[in-house]
Amino acid sequence: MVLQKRLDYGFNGYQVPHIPRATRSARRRRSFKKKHEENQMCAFDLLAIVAGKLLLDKESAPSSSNTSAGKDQCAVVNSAVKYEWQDEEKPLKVEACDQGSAARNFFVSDLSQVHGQGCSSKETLVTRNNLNLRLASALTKSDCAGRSNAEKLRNDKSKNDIGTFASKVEGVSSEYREFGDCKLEVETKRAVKDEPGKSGVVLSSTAANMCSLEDPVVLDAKPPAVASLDSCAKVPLCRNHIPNSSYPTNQDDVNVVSRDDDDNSSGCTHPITKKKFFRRAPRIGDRRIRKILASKYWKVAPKFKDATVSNSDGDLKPVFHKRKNYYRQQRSERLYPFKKRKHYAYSSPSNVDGGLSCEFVSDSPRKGSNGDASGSCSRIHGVTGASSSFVAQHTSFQPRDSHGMRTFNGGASSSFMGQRTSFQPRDCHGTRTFNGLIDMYSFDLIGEDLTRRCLSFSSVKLRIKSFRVPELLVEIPESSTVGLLKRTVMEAVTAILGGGLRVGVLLQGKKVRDDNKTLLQTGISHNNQLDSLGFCLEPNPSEAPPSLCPEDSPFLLQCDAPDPMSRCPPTAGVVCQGICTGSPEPLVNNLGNCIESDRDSASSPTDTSMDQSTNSKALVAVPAMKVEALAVVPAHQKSKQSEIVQRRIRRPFSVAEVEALVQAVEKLGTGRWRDVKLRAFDNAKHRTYVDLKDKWKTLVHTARISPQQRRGEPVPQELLDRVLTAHAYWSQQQANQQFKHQQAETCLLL
DNA sequence: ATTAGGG
DNA sequence: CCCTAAT
Repeated sequence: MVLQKRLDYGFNGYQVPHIPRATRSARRRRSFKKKHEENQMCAFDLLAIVAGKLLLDKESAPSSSNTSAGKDQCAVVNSAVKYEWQDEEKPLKVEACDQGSAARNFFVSDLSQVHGQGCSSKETLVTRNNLNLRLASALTKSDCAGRSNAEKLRNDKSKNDIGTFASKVEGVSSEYREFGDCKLEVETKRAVKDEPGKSGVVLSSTAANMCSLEDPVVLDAKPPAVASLDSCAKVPLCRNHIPNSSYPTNQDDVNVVSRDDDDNSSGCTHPITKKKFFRRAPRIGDRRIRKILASKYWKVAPKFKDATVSNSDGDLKPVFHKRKNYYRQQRSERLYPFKKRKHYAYSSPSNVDGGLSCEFVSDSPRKGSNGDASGSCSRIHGVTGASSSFVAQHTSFQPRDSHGMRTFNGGASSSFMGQRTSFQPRDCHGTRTFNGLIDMYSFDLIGEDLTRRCLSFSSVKLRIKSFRVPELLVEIPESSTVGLLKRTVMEAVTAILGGGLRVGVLLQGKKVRDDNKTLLQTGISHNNQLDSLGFCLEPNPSEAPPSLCPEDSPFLLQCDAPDPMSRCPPTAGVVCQGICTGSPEPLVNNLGNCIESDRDSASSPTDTSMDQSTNSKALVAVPAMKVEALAVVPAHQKSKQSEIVQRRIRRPFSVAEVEALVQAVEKLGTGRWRDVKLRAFDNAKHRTYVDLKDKWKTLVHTARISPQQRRGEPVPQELLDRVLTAHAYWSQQQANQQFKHQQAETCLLL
């Protein structure tokens, strides 16, 4: 949970669910922001967003390059984050640090992605303050204590130091956590040493966000002050802070947890919370919320309903008034999944059948110093159990004191990755080291199987567009119903797959091997992984010697699969990931398209692999995922809900293409882009008439600016001249046309 | 589905 | 390249 990174985000968080496609564009973000001025993003949002995607496990290795924005970086970020999340489960605590550095190039583009980009200067508190955010578990004693000061600090610019910021965020995150339905109560203890300034300030605005004006329940809540006091007082535990220590006193946590369980009913807040949640997310059964949290947050929330968010720059902006409810819902929706999701990242790599608990448990040993948590850990997995609580702690190898935190690019992530890579192969027991992880947190789940609850709550719909099933023979009478046909096919497919083949699931390019995990746990949810889920056919395990160690690293597996057909070529997976995306309603992209377009691109390095995957291997299906929260999502939100589409890859026009374009335009003129397309780019599937139009536009612009200002592959001046000429000519033509029209009209009128 | 324009 | 509005 110590991953840190600097987040640059330029949009307002609440829209996350259906953020515009072009989020990566700075301009877009800006415009987006403009449109949603009222929804200033606050730390909370950031968290939510980050958290949302953190779960994603991107395959790519960390890259330190800042200049080339792109998937790589994005992936990097994600993977970094992922660690944090998975281990943490849902715990967000964001800590800020002023340590500088490489991590400055990240921004969250949408719920599902954290992108790294070349130093864009987004405006945000985070960025401005040059802060690194760190997600960690939250809720410490100090938080509670500091809560009363929240208001005071909230508007105090001078207090906008790291510590304060962290505190704020922390408060928010807590709130958030509370807010989420998955009642993962999180009691956290921060092993990280406290920053002096971090006396726990709550960013009230967040709270506001969560409360729906319309929600009577909330309104009825008691005054925040009281509530907070209350909660504070009740917070029994004193989580010790174990600064660098490898592990905290678990017992405290554990006890706390259990205590909470016992007390669950006593909290005054529960009714409220529950009510709220139920309304939107009925699926959660008997959720019991930690009294502390509940009271703390829910009660506090109302007070700040209309509070403002304090931006880093000191700006106070009104927060969410209008869409509160909406956002809240969305958020809760969106966040819900990952809150419950655990160890997703690890799961795929580790292949631990044991599940979450195993990972955690094994984790401790490795640390050596902290072995205690295990007891609770096992239970965690117990998501299955009626009530589980667990405490996980991570030791930090990292000199936190001196650095405060690691920077994403620097030590932190790299070391992380390195470590991961290195130990995986040998670590068959799921032992993992969490580098620099420290926080300890405990949460308890009460009620039914968490997983089940999750699933019942929202579903994941996949649409596999091109999945080739070798030798699928179906025989069915003409009189059969379609339904029967479907079933028959289903059976046939099942039979085949169940026999000699097996389906492999790729997530973010990584194989997901733990069949026991839920989709949610794995990271396949409507909130995430919309664009990185893939399937592949692999040989039946019986035919392929199973690895002795069920937990062997995914890397190994991927690379060592005995059967050539056993898996998608890594590249293919990646490609799919990058190009194909799941789209909500209709599937926008499919493998076919990917391939198609990819081939069109002369320089595509992946052509080969793609060919293989499609032809010889007959597999790799890139499904579209659309998910809607079942009962919770209002109909009108549906369409937007999963609208996370990946931007097309950039394909600069080659000189030849420009040539063709110019020629076509010279002939056809501007304004007939469809014809231009047909004439000159009919076979270039990836060039749409809009692209051509755009290209022409840029060509004209390029031709007008000085050569020094031009970028990219230089276009011969001769062509540019022709562009200008043609443009002038056709512009004139157009003008003439208009003139004539006008004349005609006037004539008619007269 | 196209076109035109702004981003 | 994306997104929208207007055709």
